[in-house]
Amino acid sequence: MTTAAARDILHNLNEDQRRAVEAVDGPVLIIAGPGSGKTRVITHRIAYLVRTLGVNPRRILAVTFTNRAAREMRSRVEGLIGDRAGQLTMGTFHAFGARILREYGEEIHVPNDFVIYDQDDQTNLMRRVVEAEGLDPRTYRPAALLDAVSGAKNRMQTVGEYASHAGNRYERIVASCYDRYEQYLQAAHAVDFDDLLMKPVLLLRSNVDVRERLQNRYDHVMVDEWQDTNRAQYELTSLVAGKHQSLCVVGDPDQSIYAWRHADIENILRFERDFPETQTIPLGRNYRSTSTIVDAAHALVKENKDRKEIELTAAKGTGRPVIIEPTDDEEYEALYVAEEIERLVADDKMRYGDCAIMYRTNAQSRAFEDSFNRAGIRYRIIGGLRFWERREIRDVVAYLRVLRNPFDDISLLRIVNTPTRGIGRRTMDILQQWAEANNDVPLYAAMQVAADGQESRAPSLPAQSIGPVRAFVQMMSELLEALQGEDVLEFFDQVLAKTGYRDFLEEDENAEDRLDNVEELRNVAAQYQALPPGEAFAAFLDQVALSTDLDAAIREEGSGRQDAVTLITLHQAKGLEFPVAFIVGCEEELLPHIRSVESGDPAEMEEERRLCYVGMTRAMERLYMTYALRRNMRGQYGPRKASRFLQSLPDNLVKRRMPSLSGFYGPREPMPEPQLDVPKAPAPFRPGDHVGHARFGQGVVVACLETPTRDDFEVTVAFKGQGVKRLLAGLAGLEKLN
DNA sequence: ATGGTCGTTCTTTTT
DNA sequence: GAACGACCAT
Ligand SMILES: Nc1ncnc2c1ncn2[C@@H]1O[C@H](COP(=O)(O)OP(=O)(O)OP(=O)(O)O)[C@@H](O)[C@H]1O
Repeated sequence: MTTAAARDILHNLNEDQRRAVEAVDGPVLIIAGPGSGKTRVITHRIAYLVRTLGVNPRRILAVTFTNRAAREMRSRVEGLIGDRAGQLTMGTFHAFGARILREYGEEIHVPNDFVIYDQDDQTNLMRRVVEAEGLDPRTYRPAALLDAVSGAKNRMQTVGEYASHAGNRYERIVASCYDRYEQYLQAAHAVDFDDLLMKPVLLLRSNVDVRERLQNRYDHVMVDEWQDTNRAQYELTSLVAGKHQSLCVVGDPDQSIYAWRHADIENILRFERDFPETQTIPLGRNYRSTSTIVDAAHALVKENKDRKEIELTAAKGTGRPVIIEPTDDEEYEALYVAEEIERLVADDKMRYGDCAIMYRTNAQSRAFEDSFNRAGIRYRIIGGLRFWERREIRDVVAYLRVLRNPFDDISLLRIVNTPTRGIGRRTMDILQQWAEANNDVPLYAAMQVAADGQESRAPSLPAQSIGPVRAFVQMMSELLEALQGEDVLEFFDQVLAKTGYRDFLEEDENAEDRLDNVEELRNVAAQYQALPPGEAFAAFLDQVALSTDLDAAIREEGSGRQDAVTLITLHQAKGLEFPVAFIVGCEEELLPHIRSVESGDPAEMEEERRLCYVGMTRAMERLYMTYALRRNMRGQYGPRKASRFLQSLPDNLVKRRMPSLSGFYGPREPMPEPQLDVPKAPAPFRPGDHVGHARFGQGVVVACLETPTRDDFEVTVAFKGQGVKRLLAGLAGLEKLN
């Protein structure tokens, strides 16, 4: 490797960053604030290892928090080392765990045809557990039990260990649900998301052979977002990196926002304790944001009691003040943002793609979608109703899963009567009971026996059900036969046709969208055509389970990035950056979320504050924080209060617009109807314009909105000494002043 | 027994 | 605004 290349790699780094990149021999811990180049250190460290030290990229493991981050990192590294970036092992802990289980799972009795159960499958399974345990699902909510079980797994507690620590009645109940839940998973040849971490750790703990193989495969290990790892992830990391100890983890305790998912901030201290050789390297310069943004964010986060100060100074200048903008309701909030974006694009040379809208809950995106559609602004939503969460996708995937793994009762129950084919609740109950009484065989086996009807102790179904069951079993076995010979795509099409699912979708009122989605899924399947059919299916189904952002993956690989505004939750925005950021819904009981307010747990409130901090520090140049004075929450309008977090921001760094109560006490005004095809007339006034009026004198335009009929503009003007008035531009005779 | 409809309830964040 | 449970018509 040329020395020029080495200089290249180190050239774009400051002294501390360079030190972190070059310290490749022992464990390195980088604790530093936002925008200080932690991720950059990882990418450059990889490049340095490969280009300067000649390390084989296959021997490098880099773990990121999301699939999105992994894709992003890979493309960054590609920019530094070229095609060989493709040989790196790069992905989430869960994806890495799944890989280990596919390869070595049988060593700990994970069957090689296992499927991965996601959130939804897990909840369904736990529902059945609760039912079987004879518990009331109202008192013992499946989601709560699942959370407890997930917590146990993330702390590496097996059923036995959890049970022996159970101190009260509730925990003993959790223990027995955990126990049964595990049995059901095993019977279904399934693992849940947490198993993807826990089982590989159990495997590596107990099996020296596999452990050494993995340790020898990866000479260098790097982990991003270390502050949000849990115990199982910690142990997985230390087991894999245990031999060479060329390990580099980076994180920021102020950006820890996943404690609710059992992330353990102690992992930072634990690292220094367990790896005594650790070099801890701080990075103190923020290259991302203006000093105003850095200081405002710091003013917020320093309110947290449970926190150590981290040095961080901005490399950039002051920039603009943070804009705090109250709006009437969520529709006006969205309208304000749309207009502000248009203004930034028109006047400040920003592009749509430079802008991001960040919110606490996915439900908030809707108002912005509507508003952007109306204004003709292109946008893309990250997360939200995820691709694989859509009903048609889950249904098709369930068919494929059952065909691959007939033990998968949860998927079978999902599709057995979709489309309806006369196999209802009662029939499945009978089959279920029969299956339990017969050695817990899978439901599908029970159906086969019932359809066959030969065996004397076959399940006794009502006469009208036997026909449908027989037809279903017949159809499935024909498909199973087809699975042997055909390639992935042919099989995919067969499934849609034979099960009648395609016809079923065509009846749907959203047929077009749904069929489109299925078509996209088919495109994903197409990527696996090159693999041998058996393997192709496993790989395809794994990807479906693991890439929670499949749609993003499709879009980014496909047509390339559009110049579009990004809509994203605060959680998902972690690690990203945008020239212009809007944090919307900065209201009490939304940010901080009502759950954290009501719990009264200071730790939860501090996590909400960190979440807001993460959001603020995504902004490079411009930061807006908006809130609504009232908001439609599940059908009802309620008054809202500005978030306490806004009060922490020093006045010299922000520009607060005072709440102007246009129509606040009156009935809610309808928003203009969407009229997509009508070009927008240029607004005669912009917010901020100075205007004169014959009777009210001079004033400043607050807002200028097209009327619902689109034939005039309603101008809201704050007049000196006269208060705020709303006038029709066509009638009021407003005069623009300079 | 099934399948559709209506009313009730609960509502974060994600791998 | 969705998702589940109860109820009713077939
Ligand atoms: N030495 C440097 N010189 C110039 N720009 C830099 C330097 N280091 C980092 N940057 C830039 O600063 C921005 C933030 O870097 P990076 O995303 O690596 O920070 P980070 O510490 O991972 O942030 P966060 O914790 O918020 O995710 C990026 O745009 C990066 O290109």
